[in-house]
Amino acid sequence: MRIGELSRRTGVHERLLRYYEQQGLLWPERAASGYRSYQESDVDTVVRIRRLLSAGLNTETIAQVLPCVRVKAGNLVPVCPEIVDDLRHQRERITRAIEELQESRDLLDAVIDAAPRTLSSPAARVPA
Amino acid sequence: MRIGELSRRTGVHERLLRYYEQQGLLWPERAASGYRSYQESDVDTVVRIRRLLSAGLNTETIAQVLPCVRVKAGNLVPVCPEIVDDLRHQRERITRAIEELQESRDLLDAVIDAAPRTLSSPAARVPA
DNA sequence: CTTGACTCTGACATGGATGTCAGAGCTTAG
DNA sequence: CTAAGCTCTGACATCCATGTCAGAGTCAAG
Repeated sequence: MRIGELSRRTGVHERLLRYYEQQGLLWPERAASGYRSYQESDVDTVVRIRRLLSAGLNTETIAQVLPCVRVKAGNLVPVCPEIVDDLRHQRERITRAIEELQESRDLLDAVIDAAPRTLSSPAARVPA
Repeated sequence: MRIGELSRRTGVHERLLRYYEQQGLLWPERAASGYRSYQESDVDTVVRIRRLLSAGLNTETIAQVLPCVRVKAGNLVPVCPEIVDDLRHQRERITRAIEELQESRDLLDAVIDAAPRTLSSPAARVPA
């Protein structure tokens, strides 16, 4: 597929798809015309890129990580063991942030529960 | 305490402490001189801010989340019912942030697991 | 009081991700 | 073939978190 379709299907601006390519995150084929030609699997890849970016990883890190992710989707493993420690570190960062947010949410729940229940929507709040 | 000490104790550049204040993340008292005067609890707050930032949240999101955390430091909460709906929205925001981070973490896990286990610290990663 | 350390505000700079536009070259329906 | 719509590259602009500096005021030890 061409860049327009990939953009539409992922909701990611074409500009960014080109940028990700420039950063080594995507390597679409090129038609004779010069047009980029993406695989079906790139839709997924782009979603992953966005997810990692929003978790605070930068494109350089993602570039190191992505081949591994790819591989998993496929099955063979050229792997990048030298960055695994780094990834574990990143994972911890994320975990700590999650815990932080969960604590905040619990606190918030306490406050909400302490309020007179008679008001507002009786909105079903599942006990987390 | 004044800004220098807070900076030293948190390892966060003074410039950033002022920036966080400007973004509504901190609201230190002011001495007659104009000097900022921070609470002991701000040390903790700053650590939290840094944690959330490094997980990819922006200052605006953190500003929405942080007041809930404050509540804990204070401990009592005079909740006026008209803000309860607001709190529920905050809760939803937090939940969404948590979910996104969890997805990102899952993705990292997939990558980490795909690497040969023989290397790096055998670090006990609990299955979430 | 003086001096050195600290703080204030405001401005300018940077790096990374992202937005936007211009001018030129493809593609494809009609 | 032609027009409308895509796509290409490259440049410039913006936002956000950060760094850095300058000039002026404050504090505290001697």
